[in-house]
Amino acid sequence: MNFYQKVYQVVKKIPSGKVATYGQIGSIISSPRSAQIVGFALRALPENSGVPWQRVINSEGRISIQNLRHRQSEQADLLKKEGVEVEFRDNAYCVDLAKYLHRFKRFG
DNA sequence: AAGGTGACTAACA
DNA sequence: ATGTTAGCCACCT
Repeated sequence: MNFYQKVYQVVKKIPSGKVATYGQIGSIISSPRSAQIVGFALRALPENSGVPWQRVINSEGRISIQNLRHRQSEQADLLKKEGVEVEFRDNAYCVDLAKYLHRFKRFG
């Protein structure tokens, strides 16, 4: 199982209605400095992978997707559909991490 | 096989 | 507070 596969495994564990950060995912798979690699893994995801990539946001609680295939507004809509409050502020979509960050068993 | 590329982050200025 | 920089490291040439 390569790094990307590990990332997908962890992302799949994020329950609907919750979010996680790139750095958090990296920490879970014992690679706390590879947050950016986590982003690569999600970018490499095919269209209908079954991996809830929309639940992964950056450490500031903002949506940082920069993929031509999807837009930030699309990720925001998906999260709203799952019950996550997303607020558009300062030209970016924001989520309250204190409220919606998922706590993994091995993290926090 | 060596170097470039970033859906990141924390540290600076 | 806001913008920039330098580490970061699995993948892809």
